[in-house]
Amino acid sequence: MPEGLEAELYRRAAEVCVGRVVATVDVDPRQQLAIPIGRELVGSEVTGMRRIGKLVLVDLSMPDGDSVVLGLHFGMTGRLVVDGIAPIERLEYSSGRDDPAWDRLLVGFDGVGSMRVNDPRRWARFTLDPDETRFGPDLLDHDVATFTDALAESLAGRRAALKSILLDQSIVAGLGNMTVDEILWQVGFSPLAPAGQLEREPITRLVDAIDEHLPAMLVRGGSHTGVLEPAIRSGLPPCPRDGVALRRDVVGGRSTVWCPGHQTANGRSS
DNA sequence: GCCCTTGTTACGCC
DNA sequence: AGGCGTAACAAGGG
Repeated sequence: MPEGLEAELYRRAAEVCVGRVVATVDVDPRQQLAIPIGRELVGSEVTGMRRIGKLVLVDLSMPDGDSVVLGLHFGMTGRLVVDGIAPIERLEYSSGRDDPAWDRLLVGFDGVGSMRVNDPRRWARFTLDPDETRFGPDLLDHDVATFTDALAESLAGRRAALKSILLDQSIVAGLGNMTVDEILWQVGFSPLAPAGQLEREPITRLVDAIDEHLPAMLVRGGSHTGVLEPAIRSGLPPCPRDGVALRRDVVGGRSTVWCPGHQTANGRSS
């Protein structure tokens, strides 16, 4: 499903739209929180394509010179299709079909080209000038030292499960259920460990794991291209690292797969 | 026809 | 007050 990695793949695909002028905007009328995006965007020029966490931000310059930002959040099953090409063909947990009836936002450009969000379950959300300050450091785009400091500050004193904290977009923007499970498996921390228990050195190892594995998964095509997710395609096999039976628990209200053998409270085997 | 899937948010409890 | 856990919600697929 679209986590930060997928949003980055969408953003890159949508960059070809920079410089184009919006000719038509159609929004699913049943879009919840439907905002009056539409006519007033017609005539605006796309000046940038940014991303914060799971949110893709389309910078628009209006004919009168005003700027507006269109925020695209893809929910669990939203796919971006640019000029008829989907950067991610088959989304985990979603249908592989591209039914025009599922188009929730369709932007046509002057001359040629289009950008649309196709979402069977209607969980995608579109906003104008979304609050960009509510996010923590981005999962991919951050300075290592600053990120480590911010994470240490965010985790300090927290008693909630490490996984719950890492899923909080105001702490790290863009991590989702799959990427958190993968990172914790890679670095060897229990998802259930109280977050505040991590000391400085384990936090630096967590940051190292994020910086090593997420860019690699991005290159491979997204949040399902780690070790853990492919391994659990059919049931719960032994842990690919140490052969201990993987567990499935609910942590932070989310289905969580982890290895009680090598994932411990401080990342050190006992 | 029930139950699964996830990100976000609302809400009650401590 | 605010951290924390839980549940509700979107809706199609199995």
